[in-house]
Amino acid sequence: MKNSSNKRSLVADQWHPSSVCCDHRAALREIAKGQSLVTQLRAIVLPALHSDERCDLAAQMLEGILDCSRKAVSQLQLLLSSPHDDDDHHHVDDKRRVRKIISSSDDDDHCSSKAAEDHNAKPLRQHKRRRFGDSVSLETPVPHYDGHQWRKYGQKHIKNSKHPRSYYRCTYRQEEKCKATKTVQQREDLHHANSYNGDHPIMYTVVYYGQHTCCKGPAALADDHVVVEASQISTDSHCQSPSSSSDLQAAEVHAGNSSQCSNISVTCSSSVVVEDCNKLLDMMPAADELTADVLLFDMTAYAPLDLDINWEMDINALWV
DNA sequence: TGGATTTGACCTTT
DNA sequence: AAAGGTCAAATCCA
Repeated sequence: MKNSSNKRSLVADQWHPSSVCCDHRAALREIAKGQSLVTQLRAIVLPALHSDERCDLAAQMLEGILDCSRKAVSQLQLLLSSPHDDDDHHHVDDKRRVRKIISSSDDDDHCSSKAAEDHNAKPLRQHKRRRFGDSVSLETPVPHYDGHQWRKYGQKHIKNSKHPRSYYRCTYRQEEKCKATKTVQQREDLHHANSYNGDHPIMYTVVYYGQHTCCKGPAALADDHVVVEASQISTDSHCQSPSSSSDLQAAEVHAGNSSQCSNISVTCSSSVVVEDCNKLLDMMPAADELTADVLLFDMTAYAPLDLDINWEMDINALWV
């Protein structure tokens, strides 16, 4: 408690002399987490409801909750926006901000002037180093449980790291020009992770870059049909085995088995459409297995929704 | 057969 | 030059 209060005062000093401002940001973060939880809940509950009427009602209620929180966020952002707007991005490195402006302008052009000069060049590749300023970093045992569909496009071994880093982009990158990406890497040390009386779940560091601009987010999925991955039931004949050759996802299966949680991932890169709601319920862990820690992990497994806020944890949680 | 994943090469940044 | 991010051909799989 003492540490947290010290940290809070430090942050207040950095951002704004007013601690009230800082509290608003904390409130924004909490609301964003709440939105994530509701989105998660919706993805689980809606397919379990057979009745269309109940399903519609539940969908409306959940959407109402999300709407309320969105309005709350708007109000808080109004309070935060005035005289010190330029302080909002203080934690983003200035050089990176400049690059962001430059690179974002040619994101859609696909061709830099350098490439234009090279008439014999192969089709230009876009290789841009990521910007931490745009990122949200989370630690979770369920790295794919974030309500969006991702397609893996690369994997790299990272220096001084046992586990490779996997690169994902939004499945709807092309059709909807959604530029959201994320990286997933298994953590090596669990000493800082929460534990269940010493039984450590495998933790992953997930870093989200950019925001989803596609219309196939959690809401759309819940309204349409819910896509669910059940990593623990990968042997089920109805289910597509989650990428047998991916050590990352194999590790995820392991995580699901070892931690009594994370049995269900929604809208993962390897997914299966659940047509039988009872089956989905069978896949779910018993309620009494959901410990507080599990809830905490699942909560933080979500990227924030489309909130135009800067998460303080971006910088603090970045793990190199 | 088409979509998803793997993986080595290529490119950018530091 | 090394490290990290992305591309795209090869491969896998339902």
